[in-house]
Amino acid sequence: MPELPEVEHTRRNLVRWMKGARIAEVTATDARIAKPSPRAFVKALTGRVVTAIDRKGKWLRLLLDDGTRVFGHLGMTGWFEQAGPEPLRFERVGFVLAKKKKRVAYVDSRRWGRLEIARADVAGWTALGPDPLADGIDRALLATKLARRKKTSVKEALMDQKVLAGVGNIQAIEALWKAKIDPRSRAGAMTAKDVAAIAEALKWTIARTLADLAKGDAGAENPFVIYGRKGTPCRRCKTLLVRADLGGRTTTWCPGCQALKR
DNA sequence: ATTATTGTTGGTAG
DNA sequence: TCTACCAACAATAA
Repeated sequence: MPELPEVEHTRRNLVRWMKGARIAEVTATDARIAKPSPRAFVKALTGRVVTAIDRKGKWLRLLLDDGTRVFGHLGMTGWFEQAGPEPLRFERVGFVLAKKKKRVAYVDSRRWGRLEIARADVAGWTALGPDPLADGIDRALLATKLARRKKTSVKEALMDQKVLAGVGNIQAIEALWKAKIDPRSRAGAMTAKDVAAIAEALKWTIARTLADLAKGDAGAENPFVIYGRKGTPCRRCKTLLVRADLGGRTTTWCPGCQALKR
């Protein structure tokens, strides 16, 4: 369940569960997930100490005491959780840690995520644009990147990981509502004022989602203002929210108070 | 049975 | 090199 806030939440959990710990045992059998191969993955991690856990956008990076790096992406349905001795449903990778009672399990029903070992940063990591949480949002740079997009919508542009790392479907939807901009607006039509509003809105939705995750009431109802609320009244102007496909992704917005700019 | 799903990647074309 | 578009990947939940 991962966009930037969920991945950051995951990172904070992993810091508590794994940082400084020695990996006593690794289980991995799924070649789609453990790269370059489950066997190489197990061999590289067994006996190592996790020295740092970083995040950029939706990617995680674990540093080990021998210089090995483990890059993790949760795909659409991946997450980490603590587990007892029995494998969890859809568990794909498991870590037994020395001096720790609980294992750490990577669970992923759809298997779109992956965990990959490397000796240096991989392309998926280095190609990312700035991270809104860690790096802040440079408005001039964001304006330049949006201006380059002559045809695509502002929402699709925001979801481009080279523009800003970590913004996904939900965060883009929530931010554009907050910024009062119709998601179908052309990226190239954004004014400096629009860009400033988007930057503020992204900070707002990321902080808000992160705070919800920290409360830890998983399984609670939809915590978002706009996402998944088609047909309900806009919290701001009471117009009923609408939904449509944009670049193949479900998009919800308020036709009453989000201005369309062409 | 049908529909929808919080994401990336690789191909093609321009 | 960069943008734009599309299909593919896979398995669940409503």
